[in-house]
Amino acid sequence: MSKPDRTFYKKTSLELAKAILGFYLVHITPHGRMVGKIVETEAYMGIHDKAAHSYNNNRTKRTEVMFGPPGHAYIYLIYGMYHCMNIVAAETDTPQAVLIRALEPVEGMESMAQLRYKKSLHQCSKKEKTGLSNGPGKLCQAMDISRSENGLDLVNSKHMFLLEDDPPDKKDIITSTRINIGYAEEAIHFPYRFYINSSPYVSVKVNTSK
DNA sequence: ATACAGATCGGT
DNA sequence: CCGATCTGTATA
Repeated sequence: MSKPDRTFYKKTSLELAKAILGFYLVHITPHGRMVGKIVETEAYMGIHDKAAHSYNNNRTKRTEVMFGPPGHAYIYLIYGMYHCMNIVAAETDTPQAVLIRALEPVEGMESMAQLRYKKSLHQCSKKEKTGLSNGPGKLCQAMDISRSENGLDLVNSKHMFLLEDDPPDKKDIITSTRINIGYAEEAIHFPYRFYINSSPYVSVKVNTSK
């Protein structure tokens, strides 16, 4: 398995969001090496997307990374207590990003359990195990990702990067609207969320009945 | 200087 | 459904 290079990230956030499904996110920390498979993403399409932090070319200290080159991490604090991790897409001055919404734990689950619940994995209920990383705030807590990693270059960093893997079966990928963007008017309805349907680690699944 | 809302989560 | 909790951002 190999690390994607810079050109891999130089695509629209919509394309990148689909392309990284099934890839691995690796973070090497003092707690050990932790790896999760990316099973859910959302695209934030930049200056015309009312759900995006960079909507209307909103360039501030917080959103600055998105205006830079692709392949860097955009990490912000939400609701005063959780972090969300994004990967910057597209080219410089095109502020698009992909939010990582859920991971399937692959390696370092013992450390993840400690960071999430302050207890060891074998004392976790089944629900707690799937709850390790099935949401954007949860996965940052489990993988020890915070604003100290903001701006980090996933192409060159030895500590945090992606590893590419075979794409999932196309039939297994569901497209839906994004979560918790009720303020975004028409953008509420944009089909910018993607997930691997067979994964039990997806945060919210679409109601397929009815 | 102040006000206010938020790309979430966990418990009722 | 509701509250936690605090920063980033806008407004004045």
